[in-house]
Amino acid sequence: MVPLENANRKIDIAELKTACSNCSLRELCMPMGLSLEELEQLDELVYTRRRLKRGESLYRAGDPFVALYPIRSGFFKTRLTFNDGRDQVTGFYMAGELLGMDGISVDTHSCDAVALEDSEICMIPYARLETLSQEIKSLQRHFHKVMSREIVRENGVMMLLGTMRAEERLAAFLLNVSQRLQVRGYSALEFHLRMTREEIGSYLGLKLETVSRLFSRFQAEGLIEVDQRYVRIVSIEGLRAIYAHHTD
Amino acid sequence: MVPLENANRKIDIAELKTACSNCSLRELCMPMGLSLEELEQLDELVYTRRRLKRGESLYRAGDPFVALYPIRSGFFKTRLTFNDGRDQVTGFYMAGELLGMDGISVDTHSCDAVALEDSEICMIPYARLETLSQEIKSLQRHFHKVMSREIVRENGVMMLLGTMRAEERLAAFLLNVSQRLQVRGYSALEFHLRMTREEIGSYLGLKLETVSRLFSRFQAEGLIEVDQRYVRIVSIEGLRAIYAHHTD
DNA sequence: TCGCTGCTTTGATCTGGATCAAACGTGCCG
DNA sequence: CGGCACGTTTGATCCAGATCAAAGCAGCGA
Repeated sequence: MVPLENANRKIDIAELKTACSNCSLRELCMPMGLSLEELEQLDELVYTRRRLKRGESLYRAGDPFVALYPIRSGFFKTRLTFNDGRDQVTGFYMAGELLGMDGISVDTHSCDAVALEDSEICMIPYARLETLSQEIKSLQRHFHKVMSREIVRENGVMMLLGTMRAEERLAAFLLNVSQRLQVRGYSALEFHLRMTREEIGSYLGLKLETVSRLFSRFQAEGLIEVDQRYVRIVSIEGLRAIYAHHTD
Repeated sequence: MVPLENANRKIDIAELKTACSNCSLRELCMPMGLSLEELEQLDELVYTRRRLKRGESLYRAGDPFVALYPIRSGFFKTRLTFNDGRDQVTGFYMAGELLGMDGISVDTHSCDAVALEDSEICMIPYARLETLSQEIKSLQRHFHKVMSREIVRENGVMMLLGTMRAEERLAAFLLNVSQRLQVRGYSALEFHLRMTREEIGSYLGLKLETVSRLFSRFQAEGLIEVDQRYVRIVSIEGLRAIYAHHTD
């Protein structure tokens, strides 16, 4: 907004890189097929960046809702905590995915978002998103799709928690992580998990011991190789068979 | 749009009743504090109505997504079906609530919406909602809130399925139904359930026998009175205690 | 190097809810 | 009215996953 001086040129170039129009994750985050003009407008969307250390919270239940947070790099979990202290992991989120949509409904966040590794997020003030998506139709539609996708994802988790057996849940989880890493250009068959057995268990509605036993069993059955948080998928068809065939 | 002839006046009056601006559910469905002009615009939103008999599907998984459906009257469940035939009820919806948001993400519905009693829904073509919410900011915001609320609701169900005991689940369910009926002007303490034990069980991740046993037990403990689908809540504090105190 | 600390693995046992089974409404249709 | 189709209740038994318990292991700071 402030006119730039030549002396700042170097810094400007650095800042350009942090704009949506130049971001390598744009295709994950933002709608495709925008005009040049719209791309420029887009860069007004992201107000600022923020780095978080592992363990830090981006927001907590009860915090006022002001912004949405696309993940620039790193890994997060969202977590719902009950009065009595029991809690549940409600999602794992990686680069390009959007955090904070739970806050829109009552202008207050209803869960915590916690970094599981050092991470960086962009901050999109919600008011700005509202304004801009009134001007750029494809942005509005994209945002609706992102919210809807979250609804569909949660539907899938409900299915998982409500009707699937423990082994099916873990297979589904591994396949899901694998697929999302692949989309991001990482290996689909070999990766480091960012979360503990307990966090996986919480997400899947299982106890950490059960998760651990399942990892061991999958390894013994030749489906995967595990070493702590390192996982290599040996037989993705095997995992799919467990996941898909549910019955028997 | 077409200028009205006097001869049609009678019909117009009848139709007026079906417009949002005159609908008794508007406060549940639509944003508050609209201007007169905006209210008129709103009436362009609802394209048509549709009646469904008990058991009929409003849409099914795989159907192309074209519209959202606020429930005018009646009661619905949404249901996710797996390849192998296993299915899970993912939600129960009553008058004023919005069906169909799962379809936005990939322009195809991902679950079935089934009427559990004779019902009537409004049809909001999604394209029209998009256009109108670009003009009426409060409509846009309202729609975002409705989607966000759905995300938060599903978060709660994940918590329920992932960490709560059977009795806590049923207590949570009864309290939820009670509260939603109350908002709609019905008794909070006495109501007919529209769904079978099996459907309740599916939603709560329990078997129908377990649900039935819990109803019997709650009755024996003086928390409720049950007769088939009729329920009277005798001790709402008792239910809250079961729901809230989780521990011990 | 040692010794915490936090995470994971593995074994033994227990139990809440599932499963199997049978009887009991209730309501609709011929 | 009888009888069939659903849904519900209740009892008996079973088992997947929880719980309890105890080692094992990796990383880190002193």
